[in-house]
Amino acid sequence: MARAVDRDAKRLKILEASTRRFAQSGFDATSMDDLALAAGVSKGSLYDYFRNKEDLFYACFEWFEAQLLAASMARLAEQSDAKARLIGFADTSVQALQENIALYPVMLEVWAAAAKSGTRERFSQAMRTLYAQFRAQVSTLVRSAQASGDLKPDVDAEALAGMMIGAVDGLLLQYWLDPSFDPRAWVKSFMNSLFSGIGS
Amino acid sequence: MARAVDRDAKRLKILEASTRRFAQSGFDATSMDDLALAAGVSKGSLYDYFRNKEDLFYACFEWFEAQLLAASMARLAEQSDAKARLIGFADTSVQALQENIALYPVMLEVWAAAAKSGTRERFSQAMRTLYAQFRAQVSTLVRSAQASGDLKPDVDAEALAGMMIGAVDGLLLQYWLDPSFDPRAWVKSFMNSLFSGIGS
Amino acid sequence: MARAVDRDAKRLKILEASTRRFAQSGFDATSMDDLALAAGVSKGSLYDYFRNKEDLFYACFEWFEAQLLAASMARLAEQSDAKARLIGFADTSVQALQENIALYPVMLEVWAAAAKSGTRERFSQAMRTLYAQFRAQVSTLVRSAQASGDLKPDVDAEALAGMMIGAVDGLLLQYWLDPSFDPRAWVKSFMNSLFSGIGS
Amino acid sequence: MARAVDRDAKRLKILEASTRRFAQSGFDATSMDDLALAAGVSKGSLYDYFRNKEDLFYACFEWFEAQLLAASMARLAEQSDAKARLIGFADTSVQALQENIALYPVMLEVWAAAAKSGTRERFSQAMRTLYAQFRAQVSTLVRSAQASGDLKPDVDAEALAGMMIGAVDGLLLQYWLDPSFDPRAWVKSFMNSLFSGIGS
DNA sequence: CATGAATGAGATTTCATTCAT
DNA sequence: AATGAATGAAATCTCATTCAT
Repeated sequence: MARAVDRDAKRLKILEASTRRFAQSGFDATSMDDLALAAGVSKGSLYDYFRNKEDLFYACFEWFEAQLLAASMARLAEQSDAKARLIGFADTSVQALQENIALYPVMLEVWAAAAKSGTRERFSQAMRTLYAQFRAQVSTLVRSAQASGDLKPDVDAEALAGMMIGAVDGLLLQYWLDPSFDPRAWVKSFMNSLFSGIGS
Repeated sequence: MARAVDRDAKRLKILEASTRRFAQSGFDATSMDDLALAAGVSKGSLYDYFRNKEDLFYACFEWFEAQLLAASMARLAEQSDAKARLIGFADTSVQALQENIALYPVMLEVWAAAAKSGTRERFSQAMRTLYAQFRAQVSTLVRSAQASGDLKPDVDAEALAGMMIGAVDGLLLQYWLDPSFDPRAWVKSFMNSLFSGIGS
Repeated sequence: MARAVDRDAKRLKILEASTRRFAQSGFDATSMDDLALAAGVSKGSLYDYFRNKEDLFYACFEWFEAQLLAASMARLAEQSDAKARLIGFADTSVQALQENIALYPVMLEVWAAAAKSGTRERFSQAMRTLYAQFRAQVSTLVRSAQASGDLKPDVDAEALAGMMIGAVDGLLLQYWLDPSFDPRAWVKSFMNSLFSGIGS
Repeated sequence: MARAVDRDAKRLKILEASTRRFAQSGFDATSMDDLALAAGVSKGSLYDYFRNKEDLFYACFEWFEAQLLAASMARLAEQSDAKARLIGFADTSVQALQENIALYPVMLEVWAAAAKSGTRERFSQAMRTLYAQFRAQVSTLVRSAQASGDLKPDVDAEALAGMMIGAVDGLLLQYWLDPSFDPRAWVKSFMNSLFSGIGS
């Protein structure tokens, strides 16, 4: 037997360190040397666990995304009434990202990667799928709330889902740029407005 | 005089071509050679008009942003009632970007640049200012509508402005990823919901 | 005892697989990983049987050469007249290599290794010895044929031996490059011409 | 206008230096740094003149080959009687290579490259063409000599051409390995034997 | 003014070899 | 005796920037 290693543990160590470094300096400005140093492994090991730099970055994204997703989705299933579940979803999404705000730039890098010619397909596909999943979850919730009479029947569920998710996304960007305001308060206030209407 | 006009025209030619190339391949994957070729000028000329690659990119962003801004803000000042002006703002913003969707990736690159350690200060500052301007415009509009009784007085104007702008931003990202849906329809539907409330 | 047999068998397994891989991709483009995989042993085992990559390659060459040599020399010793033995030597040399044409590139790699600064001494020495042996064998045969009156006495035995061996060598290279022609037919035709003269 | 350079002169400077280095250390053991240093240009310039290392090596081969070819072919056309022309061809080929023996290893490297998986197609094609050209020249000469009655009519012209070329090739390899003998003397002696026959 | 040849630091990636298990 | 994880030196190639012409 060769050196016995917990491959999963080592992989995770690389992933955590790399995500941190990618978030700090971006994909291109972070070298494999940086990553190896930050993870406390040799450059060669990086290639033992990930085929190349892009794959490593993609894995960082997947890892980070999985954590956020789990948190965001949790509340959707947990509460009973539709209003609470929708508000809970928005609030938890914001909260989850707020707690990991230092890693948020990874998402910005992923968006950029989805635009870059070399990496377009892979990353835009991943994002497309991610948003589609979110919209499906939220719009399903909206429709069932309409069925049970909790939400107005003439509301376009797809549009509402897309806009709600977009609002949370856009809010986080603003918060990341300027952490002086309280995004969860904004979400709560906004969701209440949305339910009762802002028109007098 | 004629010289100055020539310089401006050449600068604009560089700017347009560069914005297109940056949008196609991203900042790092676009070389100065690419840009010179695309603009039909020599590499040396690029440095005649812009101090370095980052400056050129920043100028592209400023140029693109100015175009969008002009379109987006236009309706805010239009003479009409608060509801129409708010909806008009959202709609025009979406429309402006939709018409220039090929250049949208430049915004994604700017967000990424705002996160990268080397370029953070400059780009995050620019974005921060941009969003603050938008929020100020919208929240002012909201408050005056509240004063005139068109909007409920207990709505948090800052939160509403931030969330509305975020929603438009987030929607565009989704649309860029998947151009199969109609973002302006979503915006209209959503804004109506927001005014009248979605709760039954 | 059994152990020793095992070791020899394993060594041979490594040698066969490595020769095949070296022939396919060349010395530099074949990694120790490739070789271990192809031989069905671990990378560590390779170093158990051979000091390093160069030693392993040299052993492959020796092994391959020994096989060819045995076949080529066989006929030289056969009981028959000088003409038949010379033709037989040329024919068998060609035949032996033709049967192992897939491994022929190993010889090309050896020639290249004999030129490279790092490996020059060892490989050029080996080739020098090999050709000297061949020439000695053939020229001895020529001289004895001259003594017995089968060959003209004024022929330079060394030159004839060198050229004959060179001709076979050069022919094989051409055949390897373009397997569409019949090298044994060429050899036979040529040897006959050589004996009876091509001048009218 | 940018720096005015004689591109052809610089290209040739790179070619000469590179051929020398490739001959000394082989393709793989010669780094682009080595080549730049030897040619007295920067590494970047190498890529200005040649797309990559393989292209540079191929160009070295072409350049070296062109020189040899010119010398070898010259005599084929120059002499009047067939015997003199055939002998002259063989002699000049040997002489040309003997004068450039320090660069001869480049040919060995090319043969190896023709076997290596990555570069096989390109280099084996080049060699195949080269040998086919040589054979065509020589066999044409042989056939015309047969027509004019200078050579026996029953000699297989193709086989004779292939073997003669092979003999020169193989001789040079032996000479390169062991420069203690006189290859031109061997060629002359051998060609005479070939014309008059070695059988008594 | 404009050009584009030249530079060389620095990027990603490979791989022979070692050695803990 | 056998394994294969780990290492890090060294390779090829790119590209922002400069500056002679």
